[in-house]
Amino acid sequence: MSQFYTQEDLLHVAVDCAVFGYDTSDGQLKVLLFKRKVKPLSNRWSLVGSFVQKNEDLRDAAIRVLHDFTGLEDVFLKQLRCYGKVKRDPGGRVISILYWSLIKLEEQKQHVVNSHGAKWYNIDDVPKLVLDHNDMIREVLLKIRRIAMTAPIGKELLPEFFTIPQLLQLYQAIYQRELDDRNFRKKILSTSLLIKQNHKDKSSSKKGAFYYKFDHNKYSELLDKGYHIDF
Amino acid sequence: MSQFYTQEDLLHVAVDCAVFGYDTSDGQLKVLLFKRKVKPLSNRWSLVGSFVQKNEDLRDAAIRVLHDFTGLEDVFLKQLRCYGKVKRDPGGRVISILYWSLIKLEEQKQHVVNSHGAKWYNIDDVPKLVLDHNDMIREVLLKIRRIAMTAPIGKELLPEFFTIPQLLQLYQAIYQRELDDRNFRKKILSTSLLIKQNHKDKSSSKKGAFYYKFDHNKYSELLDKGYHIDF
DNA sequence: ACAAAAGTGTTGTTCATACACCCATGG
DNA sequence: CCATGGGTGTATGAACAACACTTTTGT
Repeated sequence: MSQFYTQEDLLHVAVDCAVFGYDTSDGQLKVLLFKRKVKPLSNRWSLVGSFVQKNEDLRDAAIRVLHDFTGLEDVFLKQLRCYGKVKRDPGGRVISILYWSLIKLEEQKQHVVNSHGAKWYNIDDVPKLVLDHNDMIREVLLKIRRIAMTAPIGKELLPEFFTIPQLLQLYQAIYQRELDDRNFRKKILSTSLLIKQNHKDKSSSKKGAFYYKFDHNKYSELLDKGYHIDF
Repeated sequence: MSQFYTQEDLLHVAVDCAVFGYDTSDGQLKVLLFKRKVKPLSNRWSLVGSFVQKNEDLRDAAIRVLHDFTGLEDVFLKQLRCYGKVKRDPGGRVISILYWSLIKLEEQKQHVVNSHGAKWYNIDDVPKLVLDHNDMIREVLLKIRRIAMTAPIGKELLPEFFTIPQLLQLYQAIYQRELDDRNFRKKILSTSLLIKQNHKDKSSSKKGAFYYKFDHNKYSELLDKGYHIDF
């Protein structure tokens, strides 16, 4: 494989993905787990992941995992960091690069998820996972909380059309506390990144709440103008 | 090596360290570079780094590199992220975990640095480096800029006793622009993390500037009380 | 008519920015 | 006495937090 390097410094390298979805029907933020297939600790709950192939970029490995387990492509996907303690995996020396992803639950292919025995767990109801995977989820959640106030993550987790109360509920699920609805609405709308629709969602109230959708053009402009988010 | 995993998924794993120091005498932020020893691209400027050993934690590998090249221990050291493009290194498939470090220049062992042919480069004077190392430096600098306003990084880069003008100069080197000295002083002192000494540094003015030192106890208290910085 | 959720404004506080003069001292 | 860098205060606008009532409409 390598013309120059020796074989001495070879390690197992894996990617793990903390995949988050938001269920608008029960207002819960969820994470995708499956029963690990590889020994040791096989059949125990785990983040979805895979070994990285020799000819595969790290990010591509994460994309492959995501596609394998959800049927989705072109998802929001970021690297968090690398976990590399010698004894983190009792089966051998494996370093793992943690990616995190936000997806729209209604776009996943349910049969793909089912075919792997994967399941969505509410984030405050995650069982004990293999290795350091509980730490991983906690760290990603901290990251999400840090950026959610400045990054438009709603567009990754909600359907194309959504209401402000839904968005508020999502943020409350992320921060696991109540937010002031007036201040929230003000702040969100002041970004001018939401386009009000003229139909309403009447499923959760008699008055009905106006739908909005995300203004992708305006967001691109912002990014072009140098607005930067440090994910 | 592994009882359970197959040999198919083995890759080269390295750590690279972006080591920053601040020179109070010329007011420049500097990064430590050396001429890469390993083929290909040997003898070209590079971040300091090494392969990770099989029985070595990632962080320990970074600590080892830092110790090897500077003679220092117990330094400020954080992981940034992992670089893993297939073709990033023409010599073979190598993924690299980037660490960054802030050190006090006057504490390094100069003969250790010299013995590796390592050199300090001003950050706006970095030559073309091997692989993606220029990107790495740029990303670390962005990270430092993001956190410098909320994290007390002066204590990592300056000597035990330092003056406010020195600290200001450091921050100006980091942001590569002028900062308002009155606002800076106000903000820095409002943290109550600096203890004023009653001797002065007269080396750069006739009036002399009071020395301060960092209040480690108060800082620990803050951290205990839940104050959190997302490095 | 009423229950239930959607929607709306004002005020006080805190924080970042902009800006100009006096102070202490060595030469 | 004067040149040099050290040190100080105030005013303004922006962003955030706290807080209560009116609107709509299906039943």
